[in-house]
Amino acid sequence: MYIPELPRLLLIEDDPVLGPLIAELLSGDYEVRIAPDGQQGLHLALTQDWEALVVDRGLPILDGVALIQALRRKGVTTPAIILTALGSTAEKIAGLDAGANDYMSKPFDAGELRARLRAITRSFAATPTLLSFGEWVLDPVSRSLRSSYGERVALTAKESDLLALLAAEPERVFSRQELLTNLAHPDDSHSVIDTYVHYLRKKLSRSVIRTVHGLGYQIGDGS
Amino acid sequence: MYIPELPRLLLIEDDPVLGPLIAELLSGDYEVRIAPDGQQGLHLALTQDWEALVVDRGLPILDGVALIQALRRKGVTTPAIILTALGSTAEKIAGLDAGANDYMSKPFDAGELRARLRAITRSFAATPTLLSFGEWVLDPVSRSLRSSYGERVALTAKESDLLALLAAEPERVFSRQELLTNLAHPDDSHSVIDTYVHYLRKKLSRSVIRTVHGLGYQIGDGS
DNA sequence: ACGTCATCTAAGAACTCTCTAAGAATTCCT
DNA sequence: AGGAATTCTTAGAGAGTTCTTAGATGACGT
Repeated sequence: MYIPELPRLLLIEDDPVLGPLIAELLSGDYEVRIAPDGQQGLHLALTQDWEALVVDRGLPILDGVALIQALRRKGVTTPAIILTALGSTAEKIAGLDAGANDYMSKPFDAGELRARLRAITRSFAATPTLLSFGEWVLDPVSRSLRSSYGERVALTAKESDLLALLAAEPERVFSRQELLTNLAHPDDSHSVIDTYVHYLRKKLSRSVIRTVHGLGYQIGDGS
Repeated sequence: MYIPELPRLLLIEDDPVLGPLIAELLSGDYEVRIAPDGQQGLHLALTQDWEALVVDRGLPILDGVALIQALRRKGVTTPAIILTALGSTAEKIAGLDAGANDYMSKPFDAGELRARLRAITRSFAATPTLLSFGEWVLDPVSRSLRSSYGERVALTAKESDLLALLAAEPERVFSRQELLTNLAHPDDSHSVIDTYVHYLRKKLSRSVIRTVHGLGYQIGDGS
């Protein structure tokens, strides 16, 4: 059985009812640890690695806003959301400017909290869309292509675009017309595609792109 | 006369009353440009560099959520807030999962919008004082550049700024427009960048800055 | 095996983008 | 204000890319 490794989330919440309730709501997405006061929360946030923090505003010993301020001053950039019963705008602004990434008022919707958590954890790991096939990895944005042996090959814009199209759906056979339409002016001669396939095979290897006679081309996963 | 360089913000909003109103609210913090529909907004967001985007949900031609989705698919990570009259939780979740960093319902508080913009644009990345690449080390503050052989090269302000931009993210390809926007007035001719790249190559070495044909320039880490 | 059609390859024309140099405009400093 | 350094513009030369063409090579059906 496959056990997914859930990312770890630190919930700093003193309410003995609300704490476990929120933890339960998030248990599908995260492995949640509850800290019952600000001091313990700060210590855990400093000493361990967390995907995100959910911090109650009104905490005993150490206030939620002060906690986040302390974290940020120490250079800890873990994404954090402040939860609060106090919904005034001034409170929100203070929380955000203390270094929180988001601020939600109770009562809150579980789905929205989860979506906002996804949003703040996503932006810090801007994932470039990489396409891999065989031994190669293509970054269509920078048009850079690298093999698993560290070899780097420079591609032109058209070469990269064509390869990206094919690599987006391995095993699928693309007709020349389909590739042309997606690539450039759909009225160009069909043999333009042939030429670029030739260029790519020359730069990578003969077997990267497979010809399907009478139909078009495909990226062969070997099969 | 001292002219404060305000960061540039793109507001995509079709309402002829609300648009200028929001722009006015933010004019103390940002130099705001308004795009009246999704298509123009998408084009501006793709071709120029912005500190943040504020996008209305209901836009003519191209919907705000679809716009952000399109941007993210192309690898553009500019922080974005969606504004909407529709406040339902499902809408919020859809917007956040499309790639928006935050989501606010109208009517909204100007102070909160500004605080949320500060939150999503705040960069926690501790900027290292020294930037190194290849055999060179640049101190952007003092504009001094030294090679590992002890050689020292004097740079002008613009040369240093350009080099610092490129060196801050090695391997990343910067478009001329992006560099221009970060460097000076974004409306200058693109070939200014060419000229400074030329100066730098002359002072350092031909291979320090790599040209990516059709895209822009990059500092090559070699491999 | 043979003809036919599809695909591959090479070479070059046309085009676009980039480089470079020189000078004009601006800013900075004394 | 004057001179020097810096910044910006322009334009032709140069390099890289894209597309076309045509003959060579390979695949398929009878």
